[in-house]
Amino acid sequence: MPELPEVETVKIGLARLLPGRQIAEVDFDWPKSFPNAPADVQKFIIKASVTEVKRRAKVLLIELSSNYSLVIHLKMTGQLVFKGAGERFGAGHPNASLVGSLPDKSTRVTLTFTDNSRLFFNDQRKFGWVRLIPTPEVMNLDFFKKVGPEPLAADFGWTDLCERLLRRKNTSIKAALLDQTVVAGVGNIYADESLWGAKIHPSTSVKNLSARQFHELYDELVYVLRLAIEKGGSTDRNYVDAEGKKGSYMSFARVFRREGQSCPRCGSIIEKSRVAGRGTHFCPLCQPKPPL
DNA sequence: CACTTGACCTGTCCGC
DNA sequence: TGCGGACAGGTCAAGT
Repeated sequence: MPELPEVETVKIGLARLLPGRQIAEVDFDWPKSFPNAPADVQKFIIKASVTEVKRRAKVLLIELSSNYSLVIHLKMTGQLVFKGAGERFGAGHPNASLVGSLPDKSTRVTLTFTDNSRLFFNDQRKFGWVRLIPTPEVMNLDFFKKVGPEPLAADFGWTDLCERLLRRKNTSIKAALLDQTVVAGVGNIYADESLWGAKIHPSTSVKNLSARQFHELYDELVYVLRLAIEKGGSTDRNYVDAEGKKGSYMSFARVFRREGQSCPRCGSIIEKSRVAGRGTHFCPLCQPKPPL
């Protein structure tokens, strides 16, 4: 479930914790989680130091002094959790919330630094990965060549969102928002939340939206993404930040996972259906179903 | 080309 | 209580 706000929260944590640390050792137990040649790992990771941590779309970039980067996608259940030397996240620790003692059975990759601190890549469902790529070539990866602009960038306005969504004019607005080539970083949670804010039914065809609706959708999308970053992201079940802490946006969510509860705007009962192959939450009164 | 569906995985939850 | 199956959802490959 990590979407833009969750990955941004992890990035903020790692950017504070990692730069300057030198890697001593790498371990992994699932090759698909770490699809890199052993010789490259030996040459470009071991003894390299972290220089910078960045995010683009839902992808984390850990830049190394070797001029290589660790490119990390958390997909649905990935976590990146840092532990200082000797630090534990077991019961009683102030950060104990979801993460217990590490490594655990979901730990796929472990970076051990020369000061004995560690970075754990945990991934229950094994969809995520950590790839080693030469830093100058990272943005040449197919994903980065196709991915859309950052929605929170200063130069990204509502007309830009409108123009890009209209490239998918024959599909539903929900499918278009989830399309990473339209705009980067939006997933199921913030798609549903922003559509509720803009009072647009998720299955509305993009071509039937008015300029006013595009403008409201832009405002709501930016609002929920910023609020979620401020709240440390959404923890539904798995997500934690770089220190193992949960995010609190879910307690602010207005439709996501609130089916059967009342709409905070009009009191109607929130419904859940399937749009664009995803569980989709909406208010039947505030977000009226579009004509077929 | 535009768009939709299935595969990748494991843990949880629901009904029988 | 145990067990099978549906479900969770980011992305890419394959299908319509």
